[in-house]
This record gives sequence, structure tokens and C-alpha cells, in this order.
Amino acid sequence: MHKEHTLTKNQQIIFDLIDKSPEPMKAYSILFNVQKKGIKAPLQVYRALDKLVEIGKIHKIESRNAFIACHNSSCQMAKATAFSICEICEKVTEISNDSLSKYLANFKDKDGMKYSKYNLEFFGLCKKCKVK
Amino acid sequence: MHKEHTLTKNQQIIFDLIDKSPEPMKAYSILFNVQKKGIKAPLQVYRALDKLVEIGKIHKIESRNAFIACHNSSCQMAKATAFSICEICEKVTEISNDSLSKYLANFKDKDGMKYSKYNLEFFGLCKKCKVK
DNA sequence: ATTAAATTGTTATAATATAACAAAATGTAA
DNA sequence: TTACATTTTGTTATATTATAACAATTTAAT
Ligand SMILES: [Zn+2]
Ligand SMILES: [Zn+2]
Ligand SMILES: [Zn+2]
Ligand SMILES: [Zn+2]
Repeated sequence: MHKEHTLTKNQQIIFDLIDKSPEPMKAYSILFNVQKKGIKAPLQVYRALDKLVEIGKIHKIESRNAFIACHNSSCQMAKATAFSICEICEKVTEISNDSLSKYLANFKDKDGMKYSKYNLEFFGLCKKCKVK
Repeated sequence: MHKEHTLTKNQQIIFDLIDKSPEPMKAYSILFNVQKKGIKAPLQVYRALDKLVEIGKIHKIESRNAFIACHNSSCQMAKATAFSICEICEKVTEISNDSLSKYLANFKDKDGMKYSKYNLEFFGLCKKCKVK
């Protein structure tokens, strides 16, 4: 469950845009789309993105430098994220799987080190792209 | 086990540099370090990096835009990678763990989809940084 | 009201990565 | 070993992603 945060004006504008996008959005595409709402500079976008990532409302897809809204109630504050990425159509889905998240949250390396955070990206072909 | 590849001149120069670096290296730091060897342009570096990643001799740490040499005989051609990253000193270690790699290689999402490739990045504090 | 903290606006610049095209080196097969 | 295709290299320019620095404004607690 996400802690509730009151988003600021810029954060809300940018979150709404990402949230209604069917694909991950890149920062400068976001910028282009919100210029009519008065957000003119890259830094305004990046600041909002940083905050939204920090509070877990969006996630960054590291391999794509792109951002998607979180629709997964089990990922807490961006500390435990997993995604599937289609290498053809670039569709990205957040994975919500108890077994996986438990396995990773409890994973210890050979020195017994436990980690406070992880990000996992799976790559393959989505259903649509597989049949083609 | 890695398939053997004969590296080209630029690939070898850049691999040697990364291989002997104790930390992940960034592209423009690599460029700076190989300029005395005649590699003058970013594209020369990126081309070598692309190829080295493709054949599994190095890996890209996506969250850091940096590259490390592979020292893990079980990760094949960059298709299955896992790293631990210290959030203070930025030390990166490639994780070699049979249980983990089997678990992830066999992971199926709720639609029964299996993936051909994954990258996992764990974050936390390394031993040294933990005691401070 | 006072003050501290967070957010915003703005300009400039840094850092990361690719496009496009020509030349050279390398591999393959008559 | 010549002819041809493929890969690699060199080079210039440019695109994309992200942050520095600083002033002004808004918000939230005292
Ligand atoms: Zn999420
Ligand atoms: Zn697809
Ligand atoms: Zn490896
Ligand atoms: Zn450390």
C-alpha cells in the first residue's frame, strides 16, 4: 500500500500524464507533453520525476530511461521492483508475484549480505509479438 | 563458459582497461583513458562496449551507466545477470548464485510467460560501509 | 507573524549516446 | 590471389539524458 502524498502542481501534472500513458514515457517526451501546461524546462520534469520515484508513484525502467506509473500495491516506495519488457514492441508490465518478491527480499549472497532494495528487469517477447 | 572471441584492437584495449578496473567504468572515463592509445571519439568507445556486452565479456550496470568485466562463468552472453551495488561506495559485485539463477531462469509470470533474459540489481551497503 | 523547508522558475551546462558516411582491414570463395 | 562481401575503424556532427547554480515563491510549522 502506498503512503498517501499530496502531490504538488507539477508532480500531479506529470504523474497524470504518465499514469494515463500505455507505455513508459521518457523525460523529454513528458516535457513536450506538459509544455502547454506551463512546465517549460527539463529540470522541472526531472525534479517531479525524482520525487514521484522516491514516493513510489512511478518507477524508472533503467534499461530504457523511461518511467511508468506504479500499479502494484506490493512494491513499497520503489524498494522492490520487477518488470517484464518486450524486446520488440517495448511493452512494459510491472510484475506482481508474491513468490518472486519474497524470494528476492530474502535473498542473501554468499557473505550473508541482505539487500535493502532491488530492481529486476526481465526481457522477452510479449504474447502479441510472440505469435507474429 | 564464454564462447571465445578474438577481440579487435579497440575491443581489446577497452576490455583490458575495464578488466583491470576495480570499479565499474563509465564510457567517457574509458574514452579519457584510452586516448593515448589512439581511440579519440566516443563512438569508437561505444562500438567496442556494445560488442563486448553482446559477447558477454562485460556487463552494463544499467542504474549507473557503467561497465564491468564479467567474472562469472555461469552468466551466458549477458542473458542472465545479477549484481550487488553499494549505495555508499558504489562498489559493484557480480552475483554468482545457482539458486538465484535457476529461480530466475525458470520464473514464469501469471500468464505462463517465460523470459529469455534478465538483469537484476540489488542495492544495499557493502561490508565496509556497513560498519561505519 | 516568523521562520524553516520545500517547491518552482530560469539559464546554462554536463554527461550519455547515436546518425551518417567514407576509408581501411578482414574474411570467404571462386 | 583476385574479387567480393562483411566487419571494423575513423571522423564530424548531433541527439538524448540529466544536473549545477541561484533567485523567487509557496507551504507548513511554530
Ligand atoms: Zn510498483
Ligand atoms: Zn511485444
Ligand atoms: Zn557475467
Ligand atoms: Zn560500500
